[in-house]
Order: sequence, then structure tokens, then C-alpha cells
Amino acid sequence: MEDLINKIKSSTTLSSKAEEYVVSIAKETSVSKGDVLIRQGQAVKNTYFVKDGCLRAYCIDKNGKEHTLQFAIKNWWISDFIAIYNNELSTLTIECIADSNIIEFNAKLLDEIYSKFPEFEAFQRKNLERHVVSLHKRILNQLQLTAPERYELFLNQYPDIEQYTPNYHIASYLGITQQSLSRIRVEKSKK
Amino acid sequence: MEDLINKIKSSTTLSSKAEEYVVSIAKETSVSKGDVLIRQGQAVKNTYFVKDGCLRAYCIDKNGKEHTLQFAIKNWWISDFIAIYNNELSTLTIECIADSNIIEFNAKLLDEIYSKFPEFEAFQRKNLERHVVSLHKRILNQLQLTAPERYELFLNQYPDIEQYTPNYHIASYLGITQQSLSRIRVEKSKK
DNA sequence: GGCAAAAATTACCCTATGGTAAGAAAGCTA
DNA sequence: TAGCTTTCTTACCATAGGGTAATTTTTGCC
Repeated sequence: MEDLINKIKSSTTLSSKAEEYVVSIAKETSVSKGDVLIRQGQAVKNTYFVKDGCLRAYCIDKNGKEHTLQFAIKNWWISDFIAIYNNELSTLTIECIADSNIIEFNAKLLDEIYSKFPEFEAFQRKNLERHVVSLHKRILNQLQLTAPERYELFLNQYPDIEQYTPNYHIASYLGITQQSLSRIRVEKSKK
Repeated sequence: MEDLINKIKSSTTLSSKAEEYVVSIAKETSVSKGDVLIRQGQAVKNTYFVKDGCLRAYCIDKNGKEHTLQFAIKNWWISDFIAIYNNELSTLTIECIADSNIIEFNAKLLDEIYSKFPEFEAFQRKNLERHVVSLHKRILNQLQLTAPERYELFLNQYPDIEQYTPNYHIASYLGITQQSLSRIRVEKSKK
């Protein structure tokens, strides 16, 4: 919880009452590898902050194939933001891919925080600014890099993730099949 | 200008002083097809709101190929947000692809608006939330749809854009070559 | 250790897309 | 209208990547 509070304090001035509110709606939980926190097609209740471990957000297309939108490691937020902001059912499944410690927030209570404690507006705005930047970069990478280049970049951005997740999840994040990723890895090891 | 003020008012309560400030830092301008507002490699001064017309943000890769990150039509914001939020030089070029009326904001003055008039925090947070949702959707579409499907979707999302822009810009947005897009269009017309 | 399950690799063939180049069509300007 | 420029289409070949399936390797568990 301290990590999160410190993170908030780095973006805004946090009154003690506001801090109390955050703590009061936060539920620290341990989740195990394989646990599903949000399931595609159902209502989205929560937003999660990862203390340590790793979660994964993916959607399943009409052919049953998984596509990974996001990996969330230490100090990242994860949820189905499409569903929350559009007030829709979930298009994503969020799954725990390594035993993790997370902080769970009820999305509605979290949303009330802005009217109760306006100092959170600045915090969340800056959060979202960073989020937009990282998504813009991801799209540009997808457009201009080849699959092997994207894989290299991924390994740099998530140096520990290979411990957590099978390669076929990485492939589904990069937008290729696990067979292609395997070929890319073979080529890479030849060098 | 009214459109923008109304847009702001739909997300926050705008005091008359705050409205005055917005107006005071806003520069309404006309720009012509071909004008370059931000050039890759240079400092980013401004953020733009499109009243009507169309702007395009793209980057040029090491091989000289263009990749379109965004088209901005009526009521959209556009700038190099990567550069602004990271305080870096521009990685994008922003170009006017149809005679347009825009409102220009100095990015630094715009950023001061939050400390001067905190009511803008909520407006911008909600803006960014929508932006994140649209980027998440774009990434999911890129992962799970084929090129012809993405092209169909694009035409639905930007029904008028074919008037403004040559097909090779659309191709560079979809992540394919203009030749591939041409083939896709031929296949489509056969049906 | 030994078995079962999961994951990764390899192989085969096929298709979509890229690169290059040439030609056709459309748009602009004098 | 004529001529130039830009854009779009078509063709040809090369290649990366997909789909299916078989095999190997790794992992987890008893």
C-alpha cells in the first residue's frame, strides 16, 4: 500500500482524509497463478494495482484466439478500461499469470474519489497522460517495426516477464503466432 | 470557439474567468492543405483543436517510410503528446491534409491551466479517459482484425476522410502498403 | 525417477503482403 | 485541350507469417 500512496503523492498533494479514503476502499489481496479477476462478457467491478507479480489482459476473438492487450507488472494499473469508461460489459479477460499481491479497487468507489477529493484529478490526469504516451508508442512500434524488432523491444521493456509467462502469450501481445515467435527466437540465437 | 467551450462545459463547470483564460490563450487560425504545423525532430510548441478540416500525425522511419498515427477531424485534439509529456523533441510530423480551421494552444500555457483553474483537471481527465479507450480499441483491432476488416472499420469511423486524403495515407494508418490497400479495394468492389 | 501435461520447436504447405516496376487514371494548371 | 504531376492499379516475384500437425523439450507432480 505504501508504494501506491507514494506514487499518488508524487503527482498531487494528498490530504490525510483523502489518504484515509483511499485506504478505506483498497483491498489488498493475494491472487494465484491462473485466477481470473475479470471475465469477458461480464460486468467489470474492479480496477487493480499490482504490488508485485504479473497480470494479463486479453480478449478472445470469434475464432477463439487470444490477443493480449496488456501485461501489468509491479506498480501498474490494470482493468478493462473500455468497459468501465463506456459502462459496458467486459470485452477483456484479466488473468493472473504469476502469484501476485494486488490492491483491488471498486471501480465505482474509485470514480467517486474525484468528487470527494478533487486532488485526485491531477494524479489521475498525469497517470492517463503517461498511459496515452505509452499507447501511442506501442502503436508506432506496431506500425514501423518488424516482428523480430518488436520482440527485442518487448524483452527490454519487460526484462523479467519470461519467468512469468509462456512464449505464446508474448506472441499474442506482439500480434504473431507462437510458431513465428519460435522461428524468430531461433534466428536470434544463431547470431 | 463555441464548439470547444461547449465541449469543455459538458465535462466540467466552467467559471467565467476560466473561460476568459481559455479564450485568451486560444488562437483561431486557418491553415491550408500541405501546411506543416509540427515537424519531426523539432520542439513542440502547440496543441491543436480542429474546428473543421483534417490534420494528420505521422512519423518517418529510418527507411523514409511514413506511418500515420492519427487523423484529426472536427472536434479532435492533435499534437505530439509523446514529445509534450516527455518534454522531448518531436517524433511526429503534423500536417494539414485539407484546408482547415483550427484553434492553436501554446502547450505550456495550456499546461498552466490546471494550476490556475483546477476545474480543467476533470475535463482533461475525462478527455484522456476517452483517448485511452479509443487507443485500446485500436490496438485490439490491430491484433485481431485482418487488413480488409480494418479498412472497413476505418471507413465507418471516418466516413468522409476519403475526400481529404490519398489512399496511401490510409494504408499507412492501417499498417499496410498502398498496393495492398489497392488489392483490398479491388476485392471489395467485386462483392 | 518416471509419468503426464504443457510448452516449444520444427516441418510442410499455403496465402497475404511487401518490393519493384510499369502502366492507367485522375487531377491540376497553363 | 494539352501536358504535367500525383495517385491508383496491376503484374511479377520474393518472403514473412499463418494453419495444421508431428515431434521434442520442459515442467510439474506423484
